[in-house]
Amino acid sequence: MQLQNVLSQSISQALQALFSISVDASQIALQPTRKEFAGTFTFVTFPYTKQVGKGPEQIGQALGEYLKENTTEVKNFNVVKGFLNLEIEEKEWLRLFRGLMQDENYGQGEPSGRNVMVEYSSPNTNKPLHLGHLRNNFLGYATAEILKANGHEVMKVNLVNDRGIHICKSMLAYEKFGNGETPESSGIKGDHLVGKYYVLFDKAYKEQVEELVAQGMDKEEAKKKAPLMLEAQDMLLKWEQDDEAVVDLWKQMNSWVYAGFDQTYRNIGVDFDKFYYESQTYTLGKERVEEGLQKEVFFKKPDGSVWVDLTGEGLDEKLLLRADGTSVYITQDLGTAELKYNDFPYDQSVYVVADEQNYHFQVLQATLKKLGKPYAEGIYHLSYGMVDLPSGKMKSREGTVVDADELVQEMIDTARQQTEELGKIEGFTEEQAKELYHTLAMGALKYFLLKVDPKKRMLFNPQESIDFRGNTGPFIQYSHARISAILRKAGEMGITVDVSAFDKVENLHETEQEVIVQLVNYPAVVKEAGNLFAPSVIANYGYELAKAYNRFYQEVSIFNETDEQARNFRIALSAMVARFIRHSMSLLGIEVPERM
RNA sequence: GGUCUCGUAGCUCAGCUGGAUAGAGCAACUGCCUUCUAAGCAGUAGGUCUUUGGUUCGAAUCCAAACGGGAUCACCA
Repeated sequence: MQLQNVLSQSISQALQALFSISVDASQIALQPTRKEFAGTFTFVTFPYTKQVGKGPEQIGQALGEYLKENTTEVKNFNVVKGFLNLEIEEKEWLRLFRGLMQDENYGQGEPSGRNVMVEYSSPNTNKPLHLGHLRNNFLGYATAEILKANGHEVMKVNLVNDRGIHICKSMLAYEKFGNGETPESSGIKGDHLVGKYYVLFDKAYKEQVEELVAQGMDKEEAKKKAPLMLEAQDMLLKWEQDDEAVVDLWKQMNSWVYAGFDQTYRNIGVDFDKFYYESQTYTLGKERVEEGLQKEVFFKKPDGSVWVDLTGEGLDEKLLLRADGTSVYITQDLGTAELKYNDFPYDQSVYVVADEQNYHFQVLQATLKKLGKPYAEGIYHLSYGMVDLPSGKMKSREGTVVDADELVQEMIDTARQQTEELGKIEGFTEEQAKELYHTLAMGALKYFLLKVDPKKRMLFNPQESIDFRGNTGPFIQYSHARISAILRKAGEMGITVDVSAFDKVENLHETEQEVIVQLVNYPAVVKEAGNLFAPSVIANYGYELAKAYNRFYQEVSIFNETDEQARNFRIALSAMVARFIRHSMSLLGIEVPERM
């Protein structure tokens, strides 16, 4: 049983025995004791003063004495105002530590029998990934890993937005200005090459609009009448009619983009179990719309467009299909939802999508409920805040977008520079050094983007993101590298530690106990992170654990310890911290080096 | 304008279902490498938790309003 549960139960019994009031153990909450007081757990007595008819301090005192007497785990107590602080026997901490040392799966939840799908990344095929996508990718990957650690069966999917007018824009620009350029001929990565033409389109299009305005045309009209826009729309129509030339070009350019994305995904260490393509799901969406019409939960307006009335749900009417029968954004989502559920009958379907689409997902879920779909209930929009720059919002049109590939490369350069400055690569081969820079760069970047609560909008400060000190990924990685050095040395000395190697240890240094408290708490942290879909909870834990260990490392010597048992225990403690750092960071997609 | 969301140290962020004197990191200042990696550790300074009411033994946390950011309310995706 968990230590907290033991204590809750004891307190429940004590309340009964001392004051004849019955409070269920599950109702008794313990909180961590503040640093300035002795103890690990604190019980607040204020809520019971009325029932008991005594002052908070009296109650605390009486409870404390009872617990010290009757509960073996309780070593001592102190009462400050209405707060009963409980100190736990060192033997108990050691017992718990031995327990987790022997449990290979400590932190891994029991199989839950639940299927959870996580959709993330979901890029457009007309431009390369940027900083915002990185937050999405890291969040999606980490959330999926955390859900696995909670015992769920998880499927990661990527819904690629590969159709629509925006794709046609880059295709058109390529046709006009491309001169047959390819990634091979130009040496430009596929997604960047296509993105280049998307930008070119926008530039040329703007010039046309300005020209028309200069000729006296209204700006709104000019935007619609600009020849390039008309051509793009024409191309979309041809695409939908399966025009061979257009479809061939589309396939070719998309294949370049996919090659580029694939490279980026591998570089940043994210993966997917399955890809969906909107070009393949939007027709299914139309079937769902038809179904809704038949069930009379959707309706047709006189012009032939199809709508759903969600005013009863506190939302508005929403268009599902245009009068000309072509689909809109939500149409394909209706189809994709069904397809997903057929592929993987899920209990929950998580969509990692920015919070600008909050309304969209309310509409999607409400619409599927109207259709009576059993899977509507399981839809969960993991809504995350946008990433801002010190200069403000990222705007592709103003060229303030931070490109993902460039950013990663800059991080790698920084890692190399800092490592070289500190002279930390003695004995590294060129290959090992390169690997280390990548590990550090990705650790810094991922940690920086994941440590903030996903729901919150966040600021990406380039200066801070490349800092490897303080609350950062490399700080945690460094702690792991230092432990690795200790374990290497222990290995060289022929020391192997199992639980019997320190069975005579009875006393703990304060910092040792703090480390154990952190270790013991890990499963609860994994659970909380899973329940909240919040990788930030894991990130904060990793930081706290590393900090607790570094304090220990500073204050307690391992190899100068003359008591062999104590030395063995400290090596074992270090090994466990390394294991938990490795595990928790792996949930975030962060690797930890042996040396740095 | 309707709906949603955020407002904590100079900056970036923690603060779990209400609990003690609100915590970290960065930036500033001071110590600690002849000892297991100083990418570390310890310390100093820094706060009217936007404001005002309410709920209660107790509010950064819950409720309401105001002020200030942001998102959304597209036959864009």
